[in-house]
Amino acid sequence: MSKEIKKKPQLELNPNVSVDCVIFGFDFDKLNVLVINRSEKEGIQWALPGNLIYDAEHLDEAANRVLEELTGLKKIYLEQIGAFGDPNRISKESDRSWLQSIRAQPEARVITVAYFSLVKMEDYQPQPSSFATSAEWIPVNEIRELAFDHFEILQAAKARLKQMIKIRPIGFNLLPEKFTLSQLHKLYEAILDKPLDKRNFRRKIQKLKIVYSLKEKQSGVPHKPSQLFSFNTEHYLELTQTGYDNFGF
Amino acid sequence: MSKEIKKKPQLELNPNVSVDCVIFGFDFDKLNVLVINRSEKEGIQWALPGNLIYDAEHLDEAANRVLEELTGLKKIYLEQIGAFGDPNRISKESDRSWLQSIRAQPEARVITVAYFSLVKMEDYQPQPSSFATSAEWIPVNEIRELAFDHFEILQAAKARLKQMIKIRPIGFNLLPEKFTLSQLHKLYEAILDKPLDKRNFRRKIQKLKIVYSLKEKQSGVPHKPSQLFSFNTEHYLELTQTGYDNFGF
DNA sequence: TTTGAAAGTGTTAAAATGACACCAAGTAAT
DNA sequence: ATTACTTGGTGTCATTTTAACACTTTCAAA
Repeated sequence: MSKEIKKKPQLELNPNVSVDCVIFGFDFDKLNVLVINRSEKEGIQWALPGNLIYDAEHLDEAANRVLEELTGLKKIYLEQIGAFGDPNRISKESDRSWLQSIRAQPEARVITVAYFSLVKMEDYQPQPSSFATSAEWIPVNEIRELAFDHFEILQAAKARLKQMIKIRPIGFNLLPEKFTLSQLHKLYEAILDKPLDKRNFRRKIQKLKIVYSLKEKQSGVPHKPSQLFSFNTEHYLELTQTGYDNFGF
Repeated sequence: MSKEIKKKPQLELNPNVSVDCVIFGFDFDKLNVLVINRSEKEGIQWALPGNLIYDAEHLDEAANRVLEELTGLKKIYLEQIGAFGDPNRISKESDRSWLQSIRAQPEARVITVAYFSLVKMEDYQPQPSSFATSAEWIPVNEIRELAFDHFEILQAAKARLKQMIKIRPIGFNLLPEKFTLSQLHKLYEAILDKPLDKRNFRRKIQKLKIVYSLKEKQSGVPHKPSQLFSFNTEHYLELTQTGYDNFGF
């Protein structure tokens, strides 16, 4: 806040292009999305965190910036979903006034480039940010409506994540360093939105060798403590380098 | 050409957003891409067909429009790849002057939304278009360089097509109404960029029931004439409705 | 000590995959 | 008419992958 402007040569906002982020988190039970609250008088209206980009900014940088501004998280898994640009997307009156409040020209045609990212929920406990009244984790499946075309973007993000996890083991970005196979199992079920047989799942994961078992076990649970595992980065890199592209879920 | 301007209320070009199309065609041997020629004095510089969008236009509409302006083809298979927007993408001097010639502000930061589309080459024989000196089909694998960031876009398009064809039988958009299994086979090999066993390929295709055999055969070929097939649209729709998402190539 | 709750483990039948080689049917050349 | 050439078309088998399925273990709490 107290910093000088002009870290970068051109700090011109581009009024036509924004980025929006679909930030997924996993609470060991279901997928959640980070949304910001515009707190209209008439009810609550949620939106995806996003903002206009600077003229001199790469799109990916802009997405990282927005994410960091909101959550303080850097260098996390972030992937482009695509561009969305219905010229009539700013349909509701509330959308218009909201845009005005964050210095965008409400009349301008804005296309938005959507990203999705996967974060460890433990790494971010929402706090009100600079321009959003509040940010909150909401279970994906409870969301029925969002501002602008954000609901459409969310659907696309879910579909993309589902597709992606069949191809690359990106789910680990949603889990802590140490996790149990049951947690991983639930995560896959949540993303793929279908039950997976426990034994078949475990067999498949083990055969892929993308996790390795730690010497440590869970403790303090009122049932048999489970083995802890970590993600095997090296083997993952091998796989992706050989063009491996199917995890068969 | 002789039509009145103003079919749509606002015909303002948006100087910040363009669409570029990667148009694939198949010559029964390899994949080709439609490129336009900027015919600089110093050598030839190819680019992907693209243009700025209108303010009042959906992105998908813009892509369709650009495609139709260039090829006259309507309602063909078209899918978004994503947004590309290195602020420094207009690096070469030749790029700058080219942009000037098509009424874009060369200094403006442009992000471009890339699409790929699949067309039957027989349906389009390139002719010089309004602003391009010429358009040409070029084998994908012979392309080493393109204007702006178009080469990067092409790579992304190839990767996306490869990924997509494993999930949906979109290859049929590249073939004529009637085709042989060998042609389909070659098409899959070209897209996946690896050899596929003939018998295994045929078995898989037949089991999917996405083609049906016509009563007709090839004629005029200096070898055993092959059975002709057509794409089974109905069965394809069934598959996609049931969420089927793996063709297992 | 009992109860509850999640962890962990193996087999089998069915389906999918990958590797592999020969004959058939046409045209063109002699 | 025969031959050569070219591409079309076909089946089997061994291996791997998948999907379905149930019971015992281990801990904390009552």
